[in-house]
Amino acid sequence: MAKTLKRAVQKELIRKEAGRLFSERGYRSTNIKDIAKACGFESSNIYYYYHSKEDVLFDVLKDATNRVISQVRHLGDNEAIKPSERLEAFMESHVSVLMGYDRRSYSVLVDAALGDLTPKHRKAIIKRRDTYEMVLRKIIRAGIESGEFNKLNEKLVSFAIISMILRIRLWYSPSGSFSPEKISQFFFKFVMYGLSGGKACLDA
Amino acid sequence: MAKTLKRAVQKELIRKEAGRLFSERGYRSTNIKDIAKACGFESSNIYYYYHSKEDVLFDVLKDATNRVISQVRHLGDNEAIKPSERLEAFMESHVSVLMGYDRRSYSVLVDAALGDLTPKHRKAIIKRRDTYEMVLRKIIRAGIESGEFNKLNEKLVSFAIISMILRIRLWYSPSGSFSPEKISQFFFKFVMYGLSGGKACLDA
Amino acid sequence: MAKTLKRAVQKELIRKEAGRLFSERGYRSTNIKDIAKACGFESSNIYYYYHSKEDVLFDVLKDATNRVISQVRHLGDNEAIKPSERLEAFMESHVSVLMGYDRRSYSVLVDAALGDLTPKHRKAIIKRRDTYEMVLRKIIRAGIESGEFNKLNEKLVSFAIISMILRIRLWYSPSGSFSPEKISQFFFKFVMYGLSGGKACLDA
Amino acid sequence: MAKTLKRAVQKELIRKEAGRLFSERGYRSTNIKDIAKACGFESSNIYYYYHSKEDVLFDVLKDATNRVISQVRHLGDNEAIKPSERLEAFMESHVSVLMGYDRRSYSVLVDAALGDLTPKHRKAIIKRRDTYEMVLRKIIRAGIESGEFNKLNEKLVSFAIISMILRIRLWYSPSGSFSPEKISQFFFKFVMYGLSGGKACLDA
DNA sequence: TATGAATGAGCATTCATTCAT
DNA sequence: TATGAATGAATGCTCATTCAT
Repeated sequence: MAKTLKRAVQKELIRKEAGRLFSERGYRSTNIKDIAKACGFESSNIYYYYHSKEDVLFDVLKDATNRVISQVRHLGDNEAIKPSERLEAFMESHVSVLMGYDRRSYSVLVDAALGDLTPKHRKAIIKRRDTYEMVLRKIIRAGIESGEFNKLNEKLVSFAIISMILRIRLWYSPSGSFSPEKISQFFFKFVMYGLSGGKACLDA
Repeated sequence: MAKTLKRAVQKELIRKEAGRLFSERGYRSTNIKDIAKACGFESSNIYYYYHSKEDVLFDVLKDATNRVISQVRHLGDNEAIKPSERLEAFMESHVSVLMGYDRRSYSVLVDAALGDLTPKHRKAIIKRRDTYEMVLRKIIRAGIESGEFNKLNEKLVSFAIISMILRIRLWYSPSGSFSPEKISQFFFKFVMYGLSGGKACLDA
Repeated sequence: MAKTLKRAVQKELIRKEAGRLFSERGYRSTNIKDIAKACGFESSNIYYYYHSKEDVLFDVLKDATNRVISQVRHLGDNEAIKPSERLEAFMESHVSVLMGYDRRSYSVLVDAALGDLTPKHRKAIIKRRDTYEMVLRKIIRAGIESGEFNKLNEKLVSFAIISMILRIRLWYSPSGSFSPEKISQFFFKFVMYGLSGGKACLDA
Repeated sequence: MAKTLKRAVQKELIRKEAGRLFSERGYRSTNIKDIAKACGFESSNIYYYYHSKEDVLFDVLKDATNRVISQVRHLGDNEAIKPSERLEAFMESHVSVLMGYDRRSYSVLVDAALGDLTPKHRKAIIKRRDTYEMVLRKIIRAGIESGEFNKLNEKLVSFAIISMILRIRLWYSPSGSFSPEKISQFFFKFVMYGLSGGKACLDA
């Protein structure tokens, strides 16, 4: 059991450092030596825990997607809460995850690294990504059905919302003038009312 | 003259093929041999036209940004047209450029490849990107001043709009059910009225 | 400890083989594969020990200059011995080093390879070369001051002596009719009395 | 005839520039493009005049050795002049040639570039070098026979004299404090009387 | 006589991966 | 569990050389 524990701890360490490096520099520009150095050991030791570099990437993405999904899953079907409030929670969760602990590893997942995965692994990650997007679509659909939202193509809308949030990491700096909460609130309102929609002017 | 022409034609060819490959596989995953093969000659011949692989990337990005900017520049200050109409034109131009000839090379520009440029080159491309974004901000500002748009942070709004359009390339397929025009119209309305803004329900 | 030892042994091996090849063919004409093959391993393994080919060259020159200097340093200021005797010892040491173990690597140092070093590295080697030449100049100066030598420009004389010895490697063959000792004795007398100086005729 | 003239002029130009570059950077570090650029035309044009880069080197060395030999040949057998005076003339000629017009191209010849020649070409250049050295040996021998010089090994002495002069190029600068004449006079006296030989003290 | 274009061999260097210890 | 050493494939780039014009 001590053995298993150590193994889990070390893999967690590798995931964390690899995730950070992958998202900072990209998968191709990060080498195994860098990851190992960040972990405090030699590169050959990585292979005691993972079969290959791609295997590390897969584990990083799998772990990140799992966390992200578990945070929002409950929002999909919770009919006790109004769709708009669920949307707000979803967006806040998404933004805070991107800015917080997993910010770096999760952001990789999105677009860039998929092409570096084995077909099998790619499939698995895309499935998770779809699961995640499906939660948002459900919320949108519920809003449309309840009349709270206009009748819009839910696929395109979901896509637009996720796109706009994902790219935040390109300019967000923790020391800047916007807090994650402010950012997610701003985007939520913008998504709700657009540039010229009714109530937006009241709250801006 | 024929000589200069050939050189220009070949560089154009390299730009085109390199741009395509860079955006399909990423800069790091594309090698010079692939580019050359796509052009129909040997890899060493690339160096007759460019100093380095990075130099090819820079030329691809420079060319793409130049085209894109020239398409929208006139929209920034044209006070004869209503801001919302200017915004619609801007978005349509942006979408069509992403879907059309330069779709692949331009999309590279945005996020991924900047880190692979020389500091000097990166600066030059970022300057162009800023020029482009500034056009959108001007339009937003004009709309706010004219009262057509709500009072929103123009920086965040511009960013959101560009983000949502850029990521279209991830799922857009020319053979799919949406034409570029439909897509840009959809996004324009979404940007104008959001999920629940007033007039959106009438047109959806 | 065994680990550190192996590394030191391998670097010594590389220095030896690289030094030999550099002086036989020149730095530019020697490639990393040749060095590695001479060492009995693959070329990529060189980079486990050195950053670059230039780094190997620098280490070769640094090591050779260090040995050479340590052999003659004590002659510079030893006032217990007559300058002419110190000169004889200096020349013998110089010749034997050129003919002996380090013959090949040291001879590189002198003129040819400096231009292939990094400015920083070049500076370091030139500094060592100057240290070496300074020993000779001190001997010459002492001889002039003691009246044993004629009043001659010590810089030019030192230079002439070193030049004449360095080029020995071009024709010297261990199987030839001259032993290193004979050669150094001959040159010493020639340096002392020239073609027609007084006592030379007695000993020739 | 005009054609032949142009050809000769162009080859002379190539020899001059190639010789300069070879001796400044070494044969391996000089590329055909550099030579062509220095000549004012494109690299492919070199091949209209020479078969290969090695062929250019050979022509440079052949031309330089021819000039040098023709300058000193008459000194070998001229019994009307005292050996010491012939030696002085030889050394002055050698120094002035190294410092003067051909300084650069000739200096290449000496040691470095031989290894880059075809065996056949190398043989031809070595033959010329030997011819040149033979002149000096004849002078030495004559001096010994006439009793003007001490009985010394003429081969080693010739070699020493040439070595000392050849390396002058490493530190000589036209703007320095020594003129070529001064240098050759200094070395001549040093060669004649050494550090402590009789008459040297009178003239130094 | 000169040039632009293209080629192919070679080279330094990187890097994921393996393996004995 | 961890490391030092070694490998082999890949890659960007250089450069002498060729050839059609």
